[in-house]
Amino acid sequence: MTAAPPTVAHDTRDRILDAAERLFVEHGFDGTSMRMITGAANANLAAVNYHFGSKDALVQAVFRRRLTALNRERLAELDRLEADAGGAPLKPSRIVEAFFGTALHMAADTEHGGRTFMRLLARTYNESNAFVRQFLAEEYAEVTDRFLGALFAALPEVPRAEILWRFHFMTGAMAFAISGLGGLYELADISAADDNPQRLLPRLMSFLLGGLRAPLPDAALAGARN
Amino acid sequence: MTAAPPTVAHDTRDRILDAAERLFVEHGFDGTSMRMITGAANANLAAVNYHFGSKDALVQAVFRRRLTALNRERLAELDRLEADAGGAPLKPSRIVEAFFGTALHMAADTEHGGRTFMRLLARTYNESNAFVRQFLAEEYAEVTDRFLGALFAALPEVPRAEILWRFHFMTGAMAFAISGLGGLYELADISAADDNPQRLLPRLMSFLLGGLRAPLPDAALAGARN
DNA sequence: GTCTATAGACGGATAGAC
DNA sequence: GTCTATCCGTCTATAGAC
Repeated sequence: MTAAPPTVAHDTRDRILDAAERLFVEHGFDGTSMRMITGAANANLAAVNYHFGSKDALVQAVFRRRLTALNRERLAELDRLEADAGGAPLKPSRIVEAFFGTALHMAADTEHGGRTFMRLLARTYNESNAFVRQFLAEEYAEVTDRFLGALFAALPEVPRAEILWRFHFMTGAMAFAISGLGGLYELADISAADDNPQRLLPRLMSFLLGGLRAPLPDAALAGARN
Repeated sequence: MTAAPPTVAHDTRDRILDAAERLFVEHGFDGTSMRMITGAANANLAAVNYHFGSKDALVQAVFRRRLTALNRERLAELDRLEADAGGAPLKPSRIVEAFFGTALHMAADTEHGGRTFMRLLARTYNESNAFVRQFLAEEYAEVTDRFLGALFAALPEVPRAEILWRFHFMTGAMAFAISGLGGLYELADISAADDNPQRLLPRLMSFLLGGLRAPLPDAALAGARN
């Protein structure tokens, strides 16, 4: 089901990263042994420690390889939006597209392993493994800061707590969008699946914007402080 | 951070279930050993195998203990809605409330461990551990079938594929709602958190309904077949 | 039902030859 | 850089005394 990268990397280091990425999606971090990884990568057991130092360091390397680029792209998109606007507040829909669109764009790339990685990322969002959480929080700090700030500025009349929660809800919807429909619907009588990845982005985007623009709950209006 | 049930269960079996539930949330299934569980439960290492047979069976018991009741409540709510409507199509908002409201209601219960369990469930949604997935798919089969059917009937003009995806997106938003704001926002400069659990349900509900009612993406209208 | 002790498999990591 | 061999810790599960 999970497609491996079509071209096998020549470099041992890259083969290990590819294999680890794929196996982590399927079995989680703790469920994937170094023997499984090196076996799938056609590498020696000792190669992981030689190239990365430890299993934990390998996990970090798997994330860093793609996450840094993704977040840089997100920030670049936001920079471009802000430059085009020239000081005026941005359209919320553009902000949402810049954040979630880039992620889904990477998730649509089955050729270079982007899809596998984004499934791993979606899975990891919910895991609370101590050091992975810490690591992701650091990798995301600037991005969440910038994007939340942009949303606060774009929606000055909406309480910040509401924006924060809706951003969180949107992230959850995106995570499930990337994970795909498999799993809980397997046994349900569903023939209308249609998991064409081309359609996923517009599907998700209209849902997210509908949620973001929804009327505020009464309590939020009553208790608004900022 | 994670509150233990205030009253310690007398029964060894229940103490094991409580401890396992809590530790699974924090460390995942593979990251939680039977020694950790029995240690936290003040029980002997051999007690898990005596009472449940195996670790896998314990995992299933943890889910079954609460999930069966949750899904029964969901189906009862849907039955009630359908009885009240007397054959007429239901309001989508009522269907959404019956499914997601019950879950959040259980998640708000910090007294009897409901909150801990729902966090575990939210975390597990994204995990693809083979036998847990299979088990959950079976537990959910009837519920997803009934609720999706109700939504299809309530929104006959919307392509079924769109409804299915939006239900999936809503589930993702709910999972993140239950997981809370911790994690990725820890390092962001956020003082506007406000994680009052009383406000979570209306917050999530207006977001979900906004997403469900959002205009359909163009591709869905063009390619609509049912 | 509860306990100790242990079997037997597997985990990550490393030393040292090539 | 790659490999074999191995250390040592932890895992689940179970046998058998109480």
